[in-house]
Amino acid sequence: MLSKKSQYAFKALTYLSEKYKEGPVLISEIAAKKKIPIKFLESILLELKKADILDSKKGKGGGYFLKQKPEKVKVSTVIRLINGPIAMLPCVSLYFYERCKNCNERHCGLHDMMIEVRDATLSIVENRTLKDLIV
Amino acid sequence: MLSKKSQYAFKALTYLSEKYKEGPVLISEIAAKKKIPIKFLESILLELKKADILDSKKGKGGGYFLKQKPEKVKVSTVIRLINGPIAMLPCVSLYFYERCKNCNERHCGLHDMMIEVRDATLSIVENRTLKDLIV
DNA sequence: TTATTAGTCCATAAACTTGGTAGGCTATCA
DNA sequence: TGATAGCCTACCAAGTTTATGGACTAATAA
Repeated sequence: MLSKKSQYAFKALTYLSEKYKEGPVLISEIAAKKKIPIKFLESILLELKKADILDSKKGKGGGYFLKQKPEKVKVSTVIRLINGPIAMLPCVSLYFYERCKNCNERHCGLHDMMIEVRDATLSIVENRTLKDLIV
Repeated sequence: MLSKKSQYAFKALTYLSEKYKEGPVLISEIAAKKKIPIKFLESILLELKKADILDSKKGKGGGYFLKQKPEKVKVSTVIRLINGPIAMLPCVSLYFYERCKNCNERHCGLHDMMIEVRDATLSIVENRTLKDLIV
């Protein structure tokens, strides 16, 4: 399951995608429109900024905005950043790989199945962007 | 990600699947062979028993064993029982559904995408059983 | 019937994660 | 220079995860 934080991130990013090229948007505006606790949202947006997905401007007329076009930001990138691994097991994760303890990957039915699940999921989230989240 | 508990459950179930029809297997044997903390394993097996996946026998010659044939136990059943929802969002979960707050499901790109992910995952885990985990 | 075996149940707890709050600091702009 | 708005650090309450310990109960064999 995606954490609430991830859901907030997607709501905020969707909102900012809709307002792409309308200039900076206030944290408080996003928080109010999307019903997200403002201080929590603040830390999420900062994290997205540090990951080069968002950029911000301080002072009057400031706020947050997408650093790239919505169609350039993959859903998988956001999930990995805010939520963590997409795979169901560390031993089949591409970006968060960890070796199985006491379990031979070459002879593990669970391992093989989870690779299938991972690839099925990736085939979707790697090919969708923030633009696809706007309806 | 699957919890450690889920991974332990699958390891134990795979072991019991391999020993299906060999009679009851000791908790301590499973714990030793699969390197699972014995008391933690104990509670997992009990949970699987209460869900009618396993059965047990007390006293000498006792232990745990599969209540049904390995090919009758779906992977999805075990995940839902030990790990929880398979879907990435409550609003697209079949067994753990919860309505989205402040978000219209009929006009939500994330919702639509997560249904795709859910179905892609289900197409695998609903069609695999414990038998498929044996290699 | 009694000793042994092995699962059951209950209580506790450390470690970690999640979701969130408070408040001062710093950059920007008019 | 003063108001605005993001940045940063610290903190925390609650819940979940991953266990551990010990008493209890059922089954079996001698």
